[in-house]
Amino acid sequence: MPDPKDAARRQVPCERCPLRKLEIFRPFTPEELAFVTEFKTGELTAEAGSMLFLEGTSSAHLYTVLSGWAFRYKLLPDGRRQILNYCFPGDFIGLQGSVMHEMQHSIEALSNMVLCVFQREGLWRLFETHAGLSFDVTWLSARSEQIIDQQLLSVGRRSAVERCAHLLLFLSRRAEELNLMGAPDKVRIPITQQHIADTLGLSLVHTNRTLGRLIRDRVIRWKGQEYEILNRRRLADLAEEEESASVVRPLL
Amino acid sequence: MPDPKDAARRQVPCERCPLRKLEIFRPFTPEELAFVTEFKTGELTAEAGSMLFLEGTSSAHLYTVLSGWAFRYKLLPDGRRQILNYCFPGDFIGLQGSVMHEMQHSIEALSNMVLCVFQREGLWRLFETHAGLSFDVTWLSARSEQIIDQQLLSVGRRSAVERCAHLLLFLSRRAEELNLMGAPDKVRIPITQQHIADTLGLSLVHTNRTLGRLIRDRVIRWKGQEYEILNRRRLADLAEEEESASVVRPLL
DNA sequence: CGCGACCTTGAGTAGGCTCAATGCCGGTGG
DNA sequence: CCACCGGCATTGAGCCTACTCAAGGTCGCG
Repeated sequence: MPDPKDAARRQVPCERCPLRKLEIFRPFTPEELAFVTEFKTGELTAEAGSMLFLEGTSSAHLYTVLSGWAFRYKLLPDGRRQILNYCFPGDFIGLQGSVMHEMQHSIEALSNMVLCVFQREGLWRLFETHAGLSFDVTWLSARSEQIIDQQLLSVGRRSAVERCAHLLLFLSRRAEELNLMGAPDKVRIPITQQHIADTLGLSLVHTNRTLGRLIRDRVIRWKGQEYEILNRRRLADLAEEEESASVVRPLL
Repeated sequence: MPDPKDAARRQVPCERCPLRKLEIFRPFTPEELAFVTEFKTGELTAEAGSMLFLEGTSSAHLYTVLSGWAFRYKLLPDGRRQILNYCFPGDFIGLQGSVMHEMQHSIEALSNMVLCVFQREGLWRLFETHAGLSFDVTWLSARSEQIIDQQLLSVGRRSAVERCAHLLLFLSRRAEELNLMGAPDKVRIPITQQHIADTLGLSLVHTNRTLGRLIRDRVIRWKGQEYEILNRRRLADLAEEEESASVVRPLL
């Protein structure tokens, strides 16, 4: 007979996690799955706009995004904001806080979210007992660094159009991997042009004009918090980049 | 009687590694030290200007910098370059290549260097047998991500002067931790203004003018490949940042 | 002495910024 | 039902930061 307390604590059992069915995530052994299930201590629902982590604080938790979106950012003392990355379902967040003393960045929910909760101390047991999963954690960390490397290249060396094109492609690729596309090439992500501006190191006005040009040229369409890629080829040309293939990854 | 072959293969035994004496590195247990000694399979000397890693290739090796400097960068198809980070003694490099299929960035030596060589496969045994060291590897990866986060903030949201100030402080702080300062506040690193420009996402000319202003205002001095901080306080103000303390870290 | 690597400076331009106003739309309260 | 408001997108105007092109200058080295 299922304990209702337990049901409240763990609505989605790991073995039946809907994310795990996606091709993009590597299969886990039953043993690994059992450990992760044990490692997970509950779920957290967060409202759009709420803070998951705050720069300068330290958190007792680690999360895996089950559903919804968030973004990771840093602020300058005078309020200028730089968005570092976006968090999609399957992303493992908060590692920095568990490994260092304090978070050096904040994370804010873009939409309502559900997250799997892990205890910071549990991470140590993971390392002691599961070499494979430890390697996965390292893998995820390296992967996330790779993504910021790309961002830095973009912000440092690409023009405004190139940056926009690159970001739109990047987001659509990530959404695609997770089957989050509304229709083919239609990406629904609750971000505003202000988010794009703060991601690309541009002003809001200039971002708007740059996107405006892409819209007039029928490369993309933009409505509200959703955009659609009309001419992916052209967008890729503008981005000055070679498409990189999706990589199968672990899911904790 | 020492085997000369062995001596050639391993000039600096890990127990007597000069870096390990520095306060900045956490003490290792004799057991850990033994493993690392075993893990290390040789040394590599590299000439200034030579490539340690090349984007798009995969390497069988991992390195720890013993002496000298390098920088990690990415190129756009048309040749624009973005420097992502600098590698100092004690830095563990090449993890991305070992963990992913291919390197997504290149690394070039700034000076003559000596590096400890580890085998890529050895990393797996490290994870299987040494939870503490595995955690260290993850720690280093998270740390390195933190540093790029800062860079991205800088390049995306700071003005040219702020960026210069921030970078100069960052480099001097790192040099200081490692006792690499020539004299107090005198930093000797073999980088050109072109490197600084490519790090900060600025043009060479504008970098030169911005540094020129700092020099005229007697905030720094610049000669050849060496600069000196004359007014650290002012530089910190310009950088719009709170000084962050050095953190003790592992050394593999 | 000449060459290459790097730093410096001038002049003109442009990409991106700020300030400011307007438009649009959905939600809310009278 | 309508007026109002807040959040977001859009547009215009003028400015300035940072870029490009182009010449020199300096220094160390063969």
